[in-house]
Amino acid sequence: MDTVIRPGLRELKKRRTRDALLRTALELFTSQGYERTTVDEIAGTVDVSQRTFFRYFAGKEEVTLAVQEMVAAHFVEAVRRRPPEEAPLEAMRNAVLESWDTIGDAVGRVVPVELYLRACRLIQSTPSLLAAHLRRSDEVGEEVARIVAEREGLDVDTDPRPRVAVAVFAGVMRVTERLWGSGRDIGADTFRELTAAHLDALGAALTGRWRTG
Amino acid sequence: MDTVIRPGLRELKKRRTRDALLRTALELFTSQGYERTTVDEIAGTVDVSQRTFFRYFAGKEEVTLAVQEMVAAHFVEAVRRRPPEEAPLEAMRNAVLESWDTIGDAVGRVVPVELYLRACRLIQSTPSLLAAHLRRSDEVGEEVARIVAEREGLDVDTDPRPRVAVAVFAGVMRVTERLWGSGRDIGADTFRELTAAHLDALGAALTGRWRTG
DNA sequence: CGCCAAGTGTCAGTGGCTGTCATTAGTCTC
DNA sequence: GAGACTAATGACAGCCACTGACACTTGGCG
Repeated sequence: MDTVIRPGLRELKKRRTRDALLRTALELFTSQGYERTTVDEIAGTVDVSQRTFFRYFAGKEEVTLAVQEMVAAHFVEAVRRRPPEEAPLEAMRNAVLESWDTIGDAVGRVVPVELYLRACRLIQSTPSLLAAHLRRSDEVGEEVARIVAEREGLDVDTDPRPRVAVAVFAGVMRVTERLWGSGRDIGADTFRELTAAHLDALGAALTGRWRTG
Repeated sequence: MDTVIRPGLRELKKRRTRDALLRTALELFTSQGYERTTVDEIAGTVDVSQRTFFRYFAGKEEVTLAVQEMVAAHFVEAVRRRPPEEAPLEAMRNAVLESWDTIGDAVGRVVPVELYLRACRLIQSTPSLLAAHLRRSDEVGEEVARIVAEREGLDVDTDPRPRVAVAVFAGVMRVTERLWGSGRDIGADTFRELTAAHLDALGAALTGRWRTG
């Protein structure tokens, strides 16, 4: 896709248009609401026809999740790079915490980080977006399961453990998301801390009974 | 909503229309494809205006997930009824297996069980439906988390363990769904067995390393 | 410069979904 | 059992997301 040795005026313009559409969309969505923003409005703001918008993004959902897509890819790469000595859950845990450290650099090149965080919250609170996000997370989970299976030298289609381990991890991450999305603090640091805390609580949550009495 | 001592011609007709729309929709969706079926077509088959369809169901997604809704409610009730001695994961496990035994009775009153199972597969293989389904599952998870928290006398908003436990359980169920959806066997019994097997694999999947070498 | 192809705008159309309003058809009362 | 009340429906108009087709502009390149 992106030829390295070829900036070219054409490619440059394309990237500019795409970035402008993406940023404008997130800005309008987060400020005046997802449903209350039409594609015409986004395209109009960027001085582009509606048709052009759809040539860059498949629809409103995709443009909203475009940045999440970068983050997900970032995370998957981090998992891939984890040393093979680490146990699966350990590797995923380290990968997610590590990728949160450099998330700003990757995201910031396209949209302001603050706008990204607002978009995250929008997704959590908009039913159709949340649905799309969960489906995408499910796909990412499948991808990670294959990576984990390969690390461990297992066949993902016969041994349930890789998928189960990933599903458990994903479940915990989802709980974190929900809590962060409904909480008051919007910072990325808060998310990091919540992630660690919830993953630590995994053991305690699975040991049978919790009642003290 | 449903007054017990009042069948009434009106209510009767309403139920009939609703059931007809539901069944026709599933039939058309599963036979000729979800996207390739228009609301006009469904309404036309039932000899009802498009507008009436939308008075019964919010849209194509909702009508497809309507039966799942019954199943979910069934499961939630089963969890609620589990004896308090059982540990959370144990209770959820028993509830899901138990509710699968009586699912036919509940579902069969509205649509043929075989049609329901085909609908399940349709959901797994249709992106937009899968997304909606995952979101709904997430909501059910939240509900179950509150039930579990109450059982254990905990505050779901301060103690992460109920939500984490439910998320883990939901993750395992999702893996089961995926496997069942892509497998050859469409039977409900197969699903039951897969569920039990995956839940049993939970412990093994979480114990660090799996490699033999 | 001039050709080719990529990128864009315009237009027409489909389909999901909603608001409105007049009409039909159970239901309830006397 | 006739008439009043109200819930359910149909018909219509309209919005918006999204797509296909075609003509036009513009960057890339010999």
